[in-house]
Amino acid sequence: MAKSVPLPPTRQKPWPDAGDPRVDALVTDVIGRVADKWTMLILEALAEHEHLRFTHIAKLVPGISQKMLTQTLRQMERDGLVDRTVHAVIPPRVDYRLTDLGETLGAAFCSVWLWAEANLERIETARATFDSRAAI
Amino acid sequence: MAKSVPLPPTRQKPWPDAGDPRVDALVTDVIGRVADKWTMLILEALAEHEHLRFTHIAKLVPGISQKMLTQTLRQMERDGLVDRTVHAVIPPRVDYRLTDLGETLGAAFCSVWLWAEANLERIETARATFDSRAAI
DNA sequence: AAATACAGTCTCCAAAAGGTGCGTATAATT
DNA sequence: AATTATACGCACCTTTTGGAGACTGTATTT
Repeated sequence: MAKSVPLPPTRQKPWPDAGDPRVDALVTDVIGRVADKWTMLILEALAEHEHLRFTHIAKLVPGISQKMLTQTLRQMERDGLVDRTVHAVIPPRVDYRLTDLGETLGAAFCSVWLWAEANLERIETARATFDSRAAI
Repeated sequence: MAKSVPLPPTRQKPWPDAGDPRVDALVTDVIGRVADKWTMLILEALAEHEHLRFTHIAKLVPGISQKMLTQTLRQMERDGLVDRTVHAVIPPRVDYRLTDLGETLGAAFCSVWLWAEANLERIETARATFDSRAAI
């Protein structure tokens, strides 16, 4: 199929400089850990609710298993995204909240979230077109 | 460590409305596919270079295997993020470029990329602190 | 005549992700 | 006295992901 819109031949890159390869590698690594389904969903839950306990997050993130919740929270804590506060009571009570760093990441991901929300239909349409074409 | 900046007690959620659960599910699904390491890296390569051939992308995305490159490009094509143009020549020549949709996603992810770049050190520090504390 | 380049596909195998269920400690509840 | 609630850790198992390498087809190059 011919391309419908002839894009201008020269285009400016909207990306930050891909200068230092070491920095690139580190950024890639960080992205790899942070651009994760569960991380994003937990991030959203915490961004919405300020502070939450373990089981409450589990309810807000449908489909997550205890294991994944614990694992992801630990990782986020290690990366300095969430703050974990253990109250020495029985039954145990642990509060989670975003750190400043976590909040800024939430803000950054917000644009992606909005993008997904705004372009849902376009994606669905594109998929349908692609699939029907592939089926021929 | 105590938090340095005391955040205001009431906080507005910076997130889009989590209204419709069906929309939420779809958004989550889209996010899950799009927030992928290889997708992000290929997206970056294409955002920087306008149009690229298969082997060229492979060189720009270090560590990617042929299989993953093919697979991810197909997926991105299916989702309407990239445009694949086959030139009927021998040896074969295939050009990839971002669609408008792909470009907007690139722009959205740009903030995450910048965040990662800007906060690399804070993350490393947080990890070091966490690990040293865990080792005790 | 053999090698090379391109853009893959296909098969086999290893590694990682992720789910399920069980165990733990203890105070309050029934 | 047994049950419940909480926040996990641990072991086992399945599913998914992803890498390595061989194979394809043809025109150009050596």
